[in-house]
Amino acid sequence: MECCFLQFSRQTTAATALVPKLCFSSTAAHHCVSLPEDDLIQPQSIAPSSPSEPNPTAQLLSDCLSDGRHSDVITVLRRTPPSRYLVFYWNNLIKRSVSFQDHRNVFHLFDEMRRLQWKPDGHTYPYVLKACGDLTSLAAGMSIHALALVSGFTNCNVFVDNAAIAMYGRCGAFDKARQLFDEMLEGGVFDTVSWNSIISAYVQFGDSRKALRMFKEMVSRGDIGLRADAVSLVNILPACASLRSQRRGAEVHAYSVRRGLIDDVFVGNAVMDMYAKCGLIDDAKNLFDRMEVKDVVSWNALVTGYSQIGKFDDALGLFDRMREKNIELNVVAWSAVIAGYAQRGLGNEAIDVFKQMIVSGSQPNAVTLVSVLSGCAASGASNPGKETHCYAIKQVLNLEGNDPGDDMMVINGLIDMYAKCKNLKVAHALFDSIEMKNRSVVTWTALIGGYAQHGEAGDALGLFAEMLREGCRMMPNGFTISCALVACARVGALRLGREIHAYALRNRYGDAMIFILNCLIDMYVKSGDMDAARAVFDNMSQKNAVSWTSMMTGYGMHGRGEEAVQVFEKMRAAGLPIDGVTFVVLLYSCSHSGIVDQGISYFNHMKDFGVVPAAEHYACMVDLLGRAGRLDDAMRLIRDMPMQANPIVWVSLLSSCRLHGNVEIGEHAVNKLLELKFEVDGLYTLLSNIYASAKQWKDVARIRLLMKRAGIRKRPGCSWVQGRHGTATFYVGDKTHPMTKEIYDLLHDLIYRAKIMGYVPETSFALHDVDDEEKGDLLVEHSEKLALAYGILTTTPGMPIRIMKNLRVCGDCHTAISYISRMIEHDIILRDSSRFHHFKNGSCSCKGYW
DNA sequence: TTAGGGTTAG
Repeated sequence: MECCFLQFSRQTTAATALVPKLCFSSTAAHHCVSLPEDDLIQPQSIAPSSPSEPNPTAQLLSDCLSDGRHSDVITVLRRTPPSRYLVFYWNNLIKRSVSFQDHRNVFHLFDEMRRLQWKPDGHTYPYVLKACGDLTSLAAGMSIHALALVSGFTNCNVFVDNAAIAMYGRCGAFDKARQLFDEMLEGGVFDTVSWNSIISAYVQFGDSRKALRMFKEMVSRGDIGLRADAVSLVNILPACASLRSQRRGAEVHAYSVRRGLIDDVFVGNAVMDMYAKCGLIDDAKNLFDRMEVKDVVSWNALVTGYSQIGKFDDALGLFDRMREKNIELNVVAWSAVIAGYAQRGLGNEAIDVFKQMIVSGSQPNAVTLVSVLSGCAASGASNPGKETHCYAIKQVLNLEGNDPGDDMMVINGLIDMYAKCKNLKVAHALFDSIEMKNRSVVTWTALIGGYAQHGEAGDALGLFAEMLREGCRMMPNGFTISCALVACARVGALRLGREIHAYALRNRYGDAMIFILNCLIDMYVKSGDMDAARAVFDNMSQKNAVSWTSMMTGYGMHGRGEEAVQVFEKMRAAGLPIDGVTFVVLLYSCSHSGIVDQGISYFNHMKDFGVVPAAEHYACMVDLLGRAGRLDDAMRLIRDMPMQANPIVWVSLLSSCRLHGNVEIGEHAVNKLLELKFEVDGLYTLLSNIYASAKQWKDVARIRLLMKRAGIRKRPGCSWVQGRHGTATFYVGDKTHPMTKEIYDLLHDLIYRAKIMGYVPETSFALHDVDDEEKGDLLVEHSEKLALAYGILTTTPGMPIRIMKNLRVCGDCHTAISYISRMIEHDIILRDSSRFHHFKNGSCSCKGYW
């Protein structure tokens, strides 16, 4: 199997349960527990066992410690009878393991001292609790805290209680943290660290407002000797940043100046970061310039700040200055620059910087890889993506001590990269290799989004349904809903789209709602329900340029060009940003409704909006002129293009040639496409259509032979329709449906009646060099006609029949369906690969522009 | 106690 080497056998490192048997992994250290400094004082000086005679064991242990002979310390302790004066040495070893993030050893030592009947003291518990917090193991933390309580360390030992608050905060047991804090306040035994711990818990919990209220209360309690310290400020500043509250952030800055804490490089960095995140990059830069002591974090914070507000050139300039000044370029600086490129879709540049980073000897980590992968995904760079995957397996993933969350992010980045590079097989294999419980909403969404964009939309919707079946364990978020709607839009799954619409309204998605509503407009537009699209648009409390452009696309696709132009004019009047995409949609709308002169005028005035016409705008214009039969003007425009005409331009010209039966220009376009080595699906079919329209049967045969020799097969036409019993799909001449007999009988009857009304089969579309009567029969079997007959048989009278086709609708089918629309009580809404056709009472909304 | 990262729309 192609992707065997990608099958991961992942061992989850979860902190499972109770002390003493734990399965460990380390996490980055973020804690605000302060540990008793006096633990460093030799025990003899606290309470010598016998002040006049030095304790020889203590002396031995002290010597071992100062010589760094830690294993000897353990050996001695094991042979020494428990003594409360010598617990210091156990604590020292435990403290050392905590600082090295060696949690396994922390618990091992703690268990061992207890097994040997030593009594942990008020210094032991804070360290062990900190280890539990680092592990975010609530079960372990609660056991240790319970042990501390039964051993008498409660509400009387501020160190133990502070450590327990921090531990509960880090483990997400927020209520427990708060309860303990309140008990400390009631008992009057607390200090600055207690407040810092609970505030930090609020910040970690994401409740910035409560954190700020607590901080305010803390600084107002100077009467009881309470004062905020540097740690308090560094804790609270990210909360200001996350609320984007410049005012509160500036207040904290002012407080830090008043208290003389701003010269602390940690505080300075945090203030700078706050300003950058609040969008006040100049204030951040001013502070940076004034800071007498800067460290690598200061530089990195500014590089990141510039990168994230779009001033990426400034970020790069600063990065170069770091290089010149020989400031350590650590993994954060490199990753920030790589992410900056990736976010701008500059994947190759991101990959280059990643290579430089490796050469420089700086060790990439999970964050770096996620950034590089995002760059590879953005530019569809599949080979560098695979190389990064190999690098990840060899150097980053599944290492001892890795945060499993970080590893998962890399895997999610890999899934996204493979999906965006259209390699859905590998993306899915990676997805399958992750245990269900380890898949996050991002994992699901990355794959669903991949299928929705580059794979089978049906697979995307199948996965979405599977995710919903997972129940409350796996709730889709705004991203997931958007991806599912993209998939619905692709296949015109109106019924499911409506259900997702209802689902989105039932579940509040907050800020993501504008995204979802825009996707809904697009879904309704592409499923042929313009009224529903308009209703969503009208009811939006907030609209952005995408909402307006989506409506415009809708009107354009449905042949309502005048309304599309009106939307554009309203957008313009409302001062919404008009960009290249807006113009593509506007010109497309004009083209599909035959609004030629106004379209040309808009094209000529694009520069007034600050938009430089790109190749895709020229393609729209070629389409517009070509559809209107002005093929020579289209050719002139291509000749005068300031850039090389890309394949889309030539395909537009070719389509117009088919419409107007122009063999000469059509051949020219095909030659240009072949020169560009462009493998357009249906290129030869289009050319043979042109020959067929001109009745040049020899050329038709020549092309057919050419296709046969080259092994090119015409993509089969396929139509689908949502009947009462679900979606039915039909191919040309399809006789597999259980209702085949009824479908063909009805179709023959309709064609017979249409002929009486004046319908003459347009046999050139049959593309077979057979006599006309036989061709007429072949036309009957086209997939769109079969889908229509099925639609009539299974749709309630009066209800519209919605048909989708993967290719452009055939000209004969278009005529036949127009006639049929006079005989039946349904509106017929047909979506082909190019636009919508609304058939009613014998005419079509496209007015011949298709 | 500070800096970096993954999934969505025209």
